[in-house]
Amino acid sequence: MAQFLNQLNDAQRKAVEHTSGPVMVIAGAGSGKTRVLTYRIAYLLSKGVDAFNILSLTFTNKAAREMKERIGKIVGDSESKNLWMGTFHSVFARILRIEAERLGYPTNFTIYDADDSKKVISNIIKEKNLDKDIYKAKTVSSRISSLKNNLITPKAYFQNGELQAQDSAAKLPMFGEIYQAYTERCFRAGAMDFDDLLLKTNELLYRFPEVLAKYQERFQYILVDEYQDTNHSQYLIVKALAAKYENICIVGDDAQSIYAFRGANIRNILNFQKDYPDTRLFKLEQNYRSTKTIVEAANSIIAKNKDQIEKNVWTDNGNGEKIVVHKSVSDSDEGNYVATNIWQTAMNEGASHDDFCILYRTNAQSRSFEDALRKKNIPYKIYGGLSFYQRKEIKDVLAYLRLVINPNDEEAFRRVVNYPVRGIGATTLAKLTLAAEQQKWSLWYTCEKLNTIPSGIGTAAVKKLVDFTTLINSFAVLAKEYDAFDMVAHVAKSVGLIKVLGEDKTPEGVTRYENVQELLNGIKDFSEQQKELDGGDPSLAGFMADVALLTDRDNEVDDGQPKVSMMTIHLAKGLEYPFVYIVGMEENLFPSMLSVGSRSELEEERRLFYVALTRAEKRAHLTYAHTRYRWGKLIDCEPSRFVDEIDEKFLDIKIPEFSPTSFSSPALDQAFGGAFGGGNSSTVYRGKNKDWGKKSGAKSDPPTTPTTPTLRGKILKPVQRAGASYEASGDHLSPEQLSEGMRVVHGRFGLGTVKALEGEGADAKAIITFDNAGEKRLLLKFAKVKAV
DNA sequence: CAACCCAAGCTTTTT
DNA sequence: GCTTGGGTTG
Repeated sequence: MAQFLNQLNDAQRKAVEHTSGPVMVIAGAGSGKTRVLTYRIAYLLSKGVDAFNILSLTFTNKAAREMKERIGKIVGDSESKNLWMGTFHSVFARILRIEAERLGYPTNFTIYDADDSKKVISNIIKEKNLDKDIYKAKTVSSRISSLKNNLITPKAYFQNGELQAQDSAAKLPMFGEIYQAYTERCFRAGAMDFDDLLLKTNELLYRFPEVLAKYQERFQYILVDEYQDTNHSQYLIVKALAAKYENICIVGDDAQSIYAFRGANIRNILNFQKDYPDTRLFKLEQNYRSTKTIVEAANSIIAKNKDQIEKNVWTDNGNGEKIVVHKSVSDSDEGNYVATNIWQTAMNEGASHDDFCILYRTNAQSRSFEDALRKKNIPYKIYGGLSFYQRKEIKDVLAYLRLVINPNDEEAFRRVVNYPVRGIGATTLAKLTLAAEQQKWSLWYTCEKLNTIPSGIGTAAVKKLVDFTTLINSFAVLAKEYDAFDMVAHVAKSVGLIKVLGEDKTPEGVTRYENVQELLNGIKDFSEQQKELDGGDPSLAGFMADVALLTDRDNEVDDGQPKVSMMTIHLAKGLEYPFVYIVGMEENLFPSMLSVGSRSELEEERRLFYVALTRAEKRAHLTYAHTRYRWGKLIDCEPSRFVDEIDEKFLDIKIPEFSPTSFSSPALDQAFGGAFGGGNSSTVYRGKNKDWGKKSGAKSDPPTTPTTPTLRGKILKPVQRAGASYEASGDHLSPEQLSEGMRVVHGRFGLGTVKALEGEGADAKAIITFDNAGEKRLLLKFAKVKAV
């Protein structure tokens, strides 16, 4: 342990070693925050704290997994695997499944994603005969979300005249009724939405003191990462759990709080010391990531914000290069500039494509960069956008599985009851919904009891419904024996999904088919991985337990080819790249049009810019375009105020080949003024731009070829699994063929060295230290290990 | 009840 | 510019 502590600077080391009582670590960008968290946990373990007593909450599952691996490398896998580590949502979903019955929920409760929630709300609005243009599902759903995040149940809502007055004033007097109906419907369906996972955890902890006591005792040491992005509901959970031992360590950076829009409360971190007067505060101020130029430029940006914890981020690194500011005539020109610059940098400086990242404010901006990079044959990877799990074809397959696990799941029922078509149409469904509503039953239970109540559904339709429930029931029986993969393969085939999807030969249809294959591959991986690992759960229930909380980032597969990364700034939190391009630096885009109206929202945008800039290690580019396609229309743009806010001494403003003089921006006018004669109102563009002529010439943009949808679909497809096939098995080594010290390769974990062998026959296991995945104990009956 | 066509709305970020 | 969902027609 001592050798690890020596790797830390003074502040880091103190933050690691001060293990008891409340601790707040304010960690500037690039200051080694993850290292502190990792070592702190390793240090706790080395001091004899039981891993089972440590709860560590992270912002993403991926962060949790990586941290666990690092800790495993220090203290050994067998210890680190007992840590409770994950996002708020995943950790408390686990606990809620254990305690579900107390709250009247089934252990296998479904987790509704945002899409499911909105559909339930839409249905309610329809059933209540409300005008869907006034009661917009999106508005209602975000209102419900914000109430839930503040622990305001429908009951509390109806006791609060002020809230009701707000909704009446917003012309939504029936909001409360919708909220109440939504809550009841979810409960009857045995479903929780994302916000429920936190709300119900609070309910559990506050209503059942013995449960609270149990988890207070279990989680004697609590660590929360990215504390600046916690919401009120999360704050209360942490507060309750930490109340007994107060061994709570929160890590965060108020300057990087970027999730207020979804309920995160920056006050949580600003007020931490008031909540815990004994707090020891440690500031990590030395930046190890970026050049002086970048660090100081970033400081100059964030200094414009009023509300913050005082700190001084500095670095020992060299000055580095100035931040390049580049103006383009159009969005496609911006794409070409960035692609060309990447190509040149890779060529001239020997940089890998992995070293580049393009950051934008909105996902919609990715297109011009995709096109430009593709033209230059530069491999790239887009993060975010429509997630794999949100795709219709994937949700359809998952809906069957959800129904098998929890037949009361209303949204799953609606999705697949007539897909593939089995003659259960809108009329039948409307009657069924009405009957269910009258009885206060779930749709499923209503189906099962149809002969006992008047429903108005004809005998032919009743039979079809009964056939459907029989089918699902037959799956449920099999699910008790079969693993997740066998189940999904059986279900997808026997309901005819594979057939229906295979029949669609359009490019989109083929992509859908491939996506479903991809899902099957993923589930196969899951089943095998769980079988290989000691104490794994390869069942369908095991898979479904956390599939709703998975994001694309969680099962990224690296095919080894270096790629340029493209993502929104929000997604880039915690990442770093030598070369960063922050694009679309324009008013109404960044800062967003919807944020310029209030000081607090504008400050959040500024923090977002701070986050973006501090991702860069060596060199940062800021680019903006003079015109851009938005909502299918060509619009004029102005440079972002954020560019002006950076002290000019940090900037290298490139004079472009052509300068639209209608631009106005003090710093830029100054820079360009001399070269182009200042306030000339001419709109003539100079230089020899081929693209410009094309663009302005109406719609002669290079036409998208018919192959584009397929290509795009493939590239967007987040789960990349080169050459994987769920039928392929390959020769794997038998236990006799393995020996200690042997170099082997595993399909998932990659290269590794056999550390030890144990057990015989069907129980034979190998302990293998993988180069990248750490140490794993694999059951050789299932594990596919090949010799190198 | 299904297939097809057209219109609206979207583009601020997501566990 | 694209997707989704609703409405209309067969």
